[in-house]
Amino acid sequence: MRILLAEDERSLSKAIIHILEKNHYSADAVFNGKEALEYLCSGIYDALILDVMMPEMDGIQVLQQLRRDGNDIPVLILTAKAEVDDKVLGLDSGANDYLTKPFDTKELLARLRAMTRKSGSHSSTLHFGNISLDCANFTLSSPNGSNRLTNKEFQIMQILMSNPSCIVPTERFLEKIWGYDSEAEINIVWVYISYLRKKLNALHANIRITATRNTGYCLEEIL
Amino acid sequence: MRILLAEDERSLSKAIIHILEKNHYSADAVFNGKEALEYLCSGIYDALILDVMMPEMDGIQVLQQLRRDGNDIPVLILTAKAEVDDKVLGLDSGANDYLTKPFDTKELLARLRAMTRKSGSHSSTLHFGNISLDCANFTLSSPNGSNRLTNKEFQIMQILMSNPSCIVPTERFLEKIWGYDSEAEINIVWVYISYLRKKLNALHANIRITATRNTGYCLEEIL
DNA sequence: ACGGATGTTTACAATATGTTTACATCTTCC
DNA sequence: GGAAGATGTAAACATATTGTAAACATCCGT
Repeated sequence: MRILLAEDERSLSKAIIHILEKNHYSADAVFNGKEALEYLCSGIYDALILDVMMPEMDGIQVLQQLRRDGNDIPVLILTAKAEVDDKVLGLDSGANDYLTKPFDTKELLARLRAMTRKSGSHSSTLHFGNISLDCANFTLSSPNGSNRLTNKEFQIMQILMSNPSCIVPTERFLEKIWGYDSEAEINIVWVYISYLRKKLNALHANIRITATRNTGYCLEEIL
Repeated sequence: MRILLAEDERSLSKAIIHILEKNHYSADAVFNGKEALEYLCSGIYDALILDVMMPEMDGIQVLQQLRRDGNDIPVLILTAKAEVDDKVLGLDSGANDYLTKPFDTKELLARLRAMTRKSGSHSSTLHFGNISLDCANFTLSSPNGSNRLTNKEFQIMQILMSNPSCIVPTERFLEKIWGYDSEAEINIVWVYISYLRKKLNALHANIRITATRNTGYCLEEIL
């Protein structure tokens, strides 16, 4: 679960990041509204914690822009102001929840969990061709058997099966799975694609992963 | 199984928490209605025991708010009033059960079990493979014998047997059993899984607990 | 057809993760 | 107050997952 924190006050930001990581979230920090929007368009975040008072672009503006773009990521507004008006404005602008400083760590975590529970635990089964991917069990199955995937294998397969017959840019895998600022080489995606192909073969899948040079990978049916 | 108790009378609250923990539940106490709603939004509780007479916000108001929010957590109303009117109001507001003080410990536990067992099931015993878990006696049995589990062992096994063949995230055990503000290391889950495996072996179980790295544990049948 | 760029696959080593045991501490029950 | 049991910590051990590197294959422009 990857959280983006937009908070301009460095010391508070550092403290929150620390809390989040201690509680098993992956978290990135940005320090103004513009940066926040840039980071968010990567699409890799599961929730946004957003300070209202920020330079460049305030939190409410960020939120309004986000929702205008059709992005429905859960947003938790964070602010020193306790006034009702702000609360109303925040929620009306499309925030999912609202927390006033100073806040209790426990409450922050509880609200985060509540926000992300709906979208996060949305475990289901994806189907394509004679293959299905059980997202609760990380298991790939066909009429010929099943195979439990490792974490990275699963994440790649999930992205592919969510976008069947679409070319997914290789970069997208890196961003989504390894994170925006990870050191990982592009090579690693190739390696995992290779692992997946091997497993698909073993299951006599009638789908395959094809590469498009200089672009990305695509899951397609074999006819 | 994690219970939230909302009861403003400290000594009674302490007594009930003690009873619950002694009976292999994990429990948190809050002392007014507002706190109760805040804690509940974390979504980690399996049942709520709710006193009617409380400061800030009384039990009936809490219950009505909960149901308005679409939360269908089982609620046991607790009150000194024995009048029929209150009983009707409580049940009409969406309570699952009703208990008048002073109450019998055994009855409280029985009602809790009835509320929290899987819908449709008539007994408080979970079955999977050749193993059954008696949730009233905390006993694990197979055709080859039986074994009383300790508090933590029982709670882990209960979660696993309620979700057979599903991967339960290791974090989930921590959240549910130790609480999300606990200092406990993830390590502790590993240790108890190890204890359970030993006991399952001793019973010649045809089920086993498998680990999925980076994810969680799964109870599966050995074929 | 050649050479460089891109992709594929395998082998391997490092690491994070999980397993088990032993032990210290704390509680409970006579 | 002592014995038995429950709990959590730490350390030694085991191993799957991960990423790197290197050898091999294929594509593409010239």
